Amino acid sequence: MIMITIRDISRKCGLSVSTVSKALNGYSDVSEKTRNLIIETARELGYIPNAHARALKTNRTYNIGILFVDDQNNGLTHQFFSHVLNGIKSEAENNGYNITFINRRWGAQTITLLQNCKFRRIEGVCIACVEPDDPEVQQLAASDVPVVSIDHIFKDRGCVLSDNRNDMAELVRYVHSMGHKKIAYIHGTDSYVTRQRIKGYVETMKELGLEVRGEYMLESLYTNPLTTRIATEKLLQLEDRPTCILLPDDVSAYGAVEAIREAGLRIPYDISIAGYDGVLFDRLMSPRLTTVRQDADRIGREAAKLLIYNIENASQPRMEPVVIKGELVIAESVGPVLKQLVSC
Amino acid sequence: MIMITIRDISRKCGLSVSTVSKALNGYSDVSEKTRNLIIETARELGYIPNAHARALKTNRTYNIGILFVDDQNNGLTHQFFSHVLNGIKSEAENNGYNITFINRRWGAQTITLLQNCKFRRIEGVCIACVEPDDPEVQQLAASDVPVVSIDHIFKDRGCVLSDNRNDMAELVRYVHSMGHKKIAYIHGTDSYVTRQRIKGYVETMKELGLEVRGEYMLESLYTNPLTTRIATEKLLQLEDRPTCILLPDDVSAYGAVEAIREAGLRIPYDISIAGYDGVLFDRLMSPRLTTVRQDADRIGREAAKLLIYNIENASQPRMEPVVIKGELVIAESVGPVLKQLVSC
DNA sequence: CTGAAAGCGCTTACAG
DNA sequence: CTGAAAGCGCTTACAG
Repeated sequence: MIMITIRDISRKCGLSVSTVSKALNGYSDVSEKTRNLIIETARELGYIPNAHARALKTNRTYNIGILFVDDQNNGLTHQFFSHVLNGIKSEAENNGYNITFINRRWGAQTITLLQNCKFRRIEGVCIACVEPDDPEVQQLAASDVPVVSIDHIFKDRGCVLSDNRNDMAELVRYVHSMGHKKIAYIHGTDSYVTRQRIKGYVETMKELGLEVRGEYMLESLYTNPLTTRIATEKLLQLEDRPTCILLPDDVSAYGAVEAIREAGLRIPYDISIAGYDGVLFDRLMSPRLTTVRQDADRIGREAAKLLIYNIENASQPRMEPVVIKGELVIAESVGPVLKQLVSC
Repeated sequence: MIMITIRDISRKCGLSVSTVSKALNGYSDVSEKTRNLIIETARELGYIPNAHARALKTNRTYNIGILFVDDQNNGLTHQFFSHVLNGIKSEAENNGYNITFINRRWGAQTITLLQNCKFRRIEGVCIACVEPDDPEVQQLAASDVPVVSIDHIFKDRGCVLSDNRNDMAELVRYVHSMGHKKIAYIHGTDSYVTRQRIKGYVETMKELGLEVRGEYMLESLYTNPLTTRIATEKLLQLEDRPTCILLPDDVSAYGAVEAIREAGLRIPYDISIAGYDGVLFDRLMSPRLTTVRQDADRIGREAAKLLIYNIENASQPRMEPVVIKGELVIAESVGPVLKQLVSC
């Protein structure tokens, strides 16, 4: 792959490389005539600058790294986060930045995530879907590389958060408004997000004068229908079973549907359920799933915007969380409580 | 972000930069003692090489580009392709390559995809989910940049193909074995993949002595439940309606389910359906969807493997298509045909 | 075994 | 307005 350089242009024009460089970069101290000649010649020759040479000299790469691996190593296949990535990508590209994935490789060797960033002179990293307690992630978050996280708060770092506490509160209030008092919550495994949602659930239950019962709070894995199914089965076997079950997310909601169907119950006549996320899945379920829709694309965009801001204003980065409110999606899976109904 | 260079090491050790470079790169003509001193000092100082300086000198970047945007600009959110990307990513990283997205930006300017590759010295591109007739894609595929495509054949280029023709044939044969003779096919919009599947459908129908009827072949958009729903409605209104409908993919299958339910029919008692792709969705539907599961992760891996091979053996690249067979997933949505049943 | 030199392609003070 | 020079951080023939 033979490449035209600035030197080829300078020779062809009979000018110095400095002048060519200046003309191409739009400096003002080049005569109009010379500039035009140079630009025309560059076009003729099909000149493309070399990003690496430029990076070496200017110390800018315009490369943004993405850290995107979850526990199951399927970050990209997690529906919610692939929308987030989409948002990061478009916003970054609109600002002239490139997206690349951070990894632990340097040729055949294994290096740390931070070392990978430094090696490739990544200008900033978006920490999206990853175990935040991983020592290497911690190290990266504490380093001098600009970092923005999504749905997790690292000390003195920018972040974009979905409004989990309040979105959950809104969902609980809605369910209550439909007459439900025995509201169970199957939540995902422990994380910042999970804690916020639990907070929203517990506080709102109390606020509404509803009892928060331990047996109504179970844990399952996010986006995992199987574990959620098992948790749902437990709830259904309770002496005094809930009239509504809130689930970790829309995908795992399918597990609840299974358990409920197997128990011979109908949604929402015998029992109500609600999901979380609102990324496609809710539209595919039958009956349609009441859920909280998060604007994953927007979350990604805001993260990229904030990261770029912090890269370009490294001396005073923004560290206040950017909170993105979700939207309650009212559908068919939560129905009114029919007082006298004896199910089964 | 202050960085240690090879020069810092050389000064600290009282050695030349050449020697330091050679020791660090494992050349043999450095004494054991010197090498150890250098390596130890490098570690002490926290030396990380500069990938861009190295790229400039060696002309190797180990960067692989991904072209990943479909018509609706939601490449990353397309379930099937996010698994493909996952496969590409892990295989590439295991071989010491980085993944980055190709785009049309150079700072504030818009450039072509090919120019973006050259500018960033991308070593090869994986063309995954993109409109292949786009002139810029064509230009890239015809350029001197190594390229591997997925589910599309570019002239004299490597590619990885799912075995659409035969997988479809197998699906049709299975449906026929369940007693179906009136098998309709709602296919996606025109593409290499679509043509292969139609071929599999048409040829197998003939092979089985079944009539291929024009009114049984409709088009809808991939992964779009709405258009598929409309197509399904048309089929249901036919005088002599099909007993089984094959659909473009699992997501659009939901549109068919809707149409069928609205018509007051039951799957599979009154009518059978089958999807395609087998990426998560099929497991969530009720009744469970009979489909063809494609190993999207493996497709991605093979694509990365082939691309890297072609990068490292540029003089004799492999151009024979790598074909990945799918797997028939037998579930509940295709039932036996009950001869005497008069529905509705 | 070690080092001086050239050079990858570019940018940017500085001199004229 | 134009150009010579230095240098970004590295690698690699080549000489000693």
